[in-house]
Amino acid sequence: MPDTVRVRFAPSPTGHLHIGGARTAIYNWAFARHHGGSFVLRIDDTDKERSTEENTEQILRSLAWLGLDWDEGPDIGGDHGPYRQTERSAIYAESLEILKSNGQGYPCFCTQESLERKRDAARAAGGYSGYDRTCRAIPREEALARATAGEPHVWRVKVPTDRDDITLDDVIRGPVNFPLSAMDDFILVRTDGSPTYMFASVVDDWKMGITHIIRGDDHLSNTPRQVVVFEALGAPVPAFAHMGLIFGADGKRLSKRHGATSVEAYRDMGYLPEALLNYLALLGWSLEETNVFDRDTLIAEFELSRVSKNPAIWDPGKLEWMNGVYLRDMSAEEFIDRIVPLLADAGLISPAEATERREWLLELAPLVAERIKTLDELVPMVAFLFTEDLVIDESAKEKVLAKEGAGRALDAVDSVLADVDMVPEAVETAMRALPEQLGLKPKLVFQAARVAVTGSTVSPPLFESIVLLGRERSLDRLRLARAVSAD
RNA sequence: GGCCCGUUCGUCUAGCGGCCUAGGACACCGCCCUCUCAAGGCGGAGGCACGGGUUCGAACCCCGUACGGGCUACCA
Repeated sequence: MPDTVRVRFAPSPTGHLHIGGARTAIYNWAFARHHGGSFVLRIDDTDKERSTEENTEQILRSLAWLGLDWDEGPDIGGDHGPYRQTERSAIYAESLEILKSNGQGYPCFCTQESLERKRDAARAAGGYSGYDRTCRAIPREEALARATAGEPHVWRVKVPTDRDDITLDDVIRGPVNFPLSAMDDFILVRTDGSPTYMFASVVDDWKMGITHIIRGDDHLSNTPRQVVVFEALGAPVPAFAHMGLIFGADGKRLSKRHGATSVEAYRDMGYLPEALLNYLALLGWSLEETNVFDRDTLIAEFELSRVSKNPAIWDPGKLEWMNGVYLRDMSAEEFIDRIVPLLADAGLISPAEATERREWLLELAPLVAERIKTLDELVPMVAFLFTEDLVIDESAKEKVLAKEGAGRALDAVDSVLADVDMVPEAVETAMRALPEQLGLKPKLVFQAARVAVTGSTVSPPLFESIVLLGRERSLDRLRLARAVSAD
């Protein structure tokens, strides 16, 4: 592989960064980094109606959040700019000039209405194989003269007639053959002078020196058309690599019906960028030994030959598991840095307090990191440690505090906590002696204490929780719970 | 309709003619651990879409069929 690899990711800013697009970006990025090449970001904003600047910015933010970086792009510039298609009109115009002078393009004066009529008639008759090339027959001088005179026209490409097919050697799929008989002289430039995607995209890839086009399968059928344009322009044809798409559980293209589809949405749901990146990378690419790998490994090991051709189905469950893996593997320090903003947003602790109580948070971190799969679950799980007026879950009251013996258990825990050393080991030792003394089941004693102290039957480990809460508050809670418990 | 692509456990995949009585991961089920919930450990169930070839031998190669997907726009 040459060390001059240049790849690009060219999203349309018509919405948020879709997870499918994100994966395409990741593969391009990983490929570029693996080969020491350049990763170029280009904004395909030719759909003026739906493209917005906010979307562009959001997409850039999402890519950066995922940990991707680019060597050239709309925000940082580069030697092949501009990086927004709407700013490249002059370049498309120049390219059209090439086609005019080398005769590979020709103006077509057919009206949309007449084209539609012909198409409908042909379809009704059984087979439509595209534009019938009426205007290709117009003598060149006449055609150019009419165009210059201002007669409305589009520009079409002359699909080669001296050859039967185009074979493309897809890096992922191998050789794919397309008969040229099925290809018509498609439009490159619209009546209003704007380039179609088929033209703009090829011109950009050429002018930006793109060596490998890595993208979704949905572009495979269009690739021979692009090859025709590259050749018409006299431009080198880049290598193509088409990967399978990502679908929803029903096998249909991923859409809103399948739940969250944007990178942003997953960020907001408490997913870590490294987990999303890892999971996305795994959707269509694999490493033999492991499912979990970091950025550097992805870069070091990424190969297009290991990208699969089949479509993949988006599995939120596996993503969740992956997120849990990352959460658990994180150092306590890092975990705290990630959660403090969330705790602050929830009004549980201020950043200043967090700094002050760093030691305390360090003890808390491993307890919860192991129990949550997404950052979203954090606040509900630890809220009891921060609130002044704990509300005990109703069903917990019924299931635990209403049980016979619960009250006695709480009294006993109360007296134990009154003067035990406030370290988990001591609290545990003291409390473990209780069930036997009271003649109660351990479960009842511990659950009663848990409900009293945390307000719920589910919580971080009890002894640690008590220590984190502190003696006074624990005792207060035991007494409040005692008031609503059975004997 | 035409052209193109795809098809290994429910899901992501390993496999690139003998190492496969098909391996791993998620999910699922059971057991263990256990103060709850997790995490963890152990075990289980579960798949080469179908039919023909080629070959001493096929998940791997070829051809059909079925199913899924894509393209076929003055969309991208």
